[in-house]
Amino acid sequence: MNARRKFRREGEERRRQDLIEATLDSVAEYGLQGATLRTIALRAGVTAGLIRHYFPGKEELLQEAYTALVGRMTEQAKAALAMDGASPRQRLAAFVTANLNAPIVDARVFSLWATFLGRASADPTLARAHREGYLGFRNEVEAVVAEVLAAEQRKPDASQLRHHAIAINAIIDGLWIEGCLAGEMFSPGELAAIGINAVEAELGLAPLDQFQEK
Amino acid sequence: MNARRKFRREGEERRRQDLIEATLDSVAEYGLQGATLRTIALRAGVTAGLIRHYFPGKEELLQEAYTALVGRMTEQAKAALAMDGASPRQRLAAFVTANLNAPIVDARVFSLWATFLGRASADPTLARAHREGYLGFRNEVEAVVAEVLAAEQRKPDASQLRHHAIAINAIIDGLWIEGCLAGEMFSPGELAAIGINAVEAELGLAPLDQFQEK
DNA sequence: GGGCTACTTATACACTTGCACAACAAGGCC
DNA sequence: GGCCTTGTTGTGCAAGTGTATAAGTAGCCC
Repeated sequence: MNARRKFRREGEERRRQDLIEATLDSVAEYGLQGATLRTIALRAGVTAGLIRHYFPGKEELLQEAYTALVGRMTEQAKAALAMDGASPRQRLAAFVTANLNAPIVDARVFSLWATFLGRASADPTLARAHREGYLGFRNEVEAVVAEVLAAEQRKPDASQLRHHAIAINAIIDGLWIEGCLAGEMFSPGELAAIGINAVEAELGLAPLDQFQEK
Repeated sequence: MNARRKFRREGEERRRQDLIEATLDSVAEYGLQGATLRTIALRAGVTAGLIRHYFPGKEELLQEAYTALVGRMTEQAKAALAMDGASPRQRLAAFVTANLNAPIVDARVFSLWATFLGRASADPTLARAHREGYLGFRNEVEAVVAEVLAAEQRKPDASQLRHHAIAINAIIDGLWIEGCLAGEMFSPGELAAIGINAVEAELGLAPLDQFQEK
């Protein structure tokens, strides 16, 4: 009796990845409060002591988990821009659509985003991780906007470009939140349609055809 | 020695209010983790045991604190709409401006908002408090939008009105977040200007005069 | 001023937490 | 096959948690 538990040795990278994933799961489900070392370890299928073998402490584990989350989010978002052969306007629309549907619109991701961001004002490391992700995202937006306007023969100055990027970023963020928190209040594709309309209105693009008032 | 601490008896309402305020302060500064009964009590100038005299448990205290926060936020926001004598368009602009400046744009408030919202997916009570505040806010937006469009002789149907309200709500929320998280990146009034432009573009209002591209 | 009430303090307790560390065994190497 | 490294487990511990409850006292009423 009292047999020692069997275990397998995993590669370093694999274990770290599993622990980070278990951490994100735990935080999403139980919050920072409930994401204890024991909870995380249980979810990862190991015992709590092992965590200290891979991370100096709980704080570092949480920071790495957040960095991984931010990286994954912005990566997915930017991937939508990589459709070559399409017109700038089409790419912008695809970008908006991608950001306003699953898997980016997701209650679990939102829960993580909010939980970590709530600590950003007190934790410079988290704040920096967020800031970098945000600026990267906004720069992508600004680049597409420049292409779209160039295709329309318009030459906005840097300030106007920046304002457009800020506004479009806000539109996407705001709709993303609404979708995450109350997804069932919107029909499929509705958020993306609202987003595309709002973004094109912001840029002063003439509506393509249908869906105009009056 | 070992003298018992001196204390004053405060009225019930006053104590509850103080405790809720101390709770919000503690959550904003230390997060849900660090907001322990002892921390909260210390901030409120009482001892931890007293909290149980006013609240059944920590959970109820947190819920009441969040409800108070949401109530205060939406109240401030809606107050900006109560300027009679102004045109609908002016009121809408004032509404946007109020929501994109202090005291609504504030790092502490954002931290609280994010922290609590991160738990909303797991805590139905928090989720409901948020949902009610959000819908109230959006209904206000929808009402002003209806007035603005009516003044322009336009008759949008219910679906279009709803879409406008959702989009405008998103614009305000998104810019609010940007301002809270990176206020120093924007010059005073810049966010509000961006917000007004975006909102008016969404509604298809002709620009008043300056600030047009080209 | 004396007494009552209930607001407030202080102490106790069972439990959880992050972390430290010794014991152990999985899997590669010879 | 035996050994050795080190990934992994299990136990222990001090600090801190929310809650329960006894003890004390501030302030009002008479």
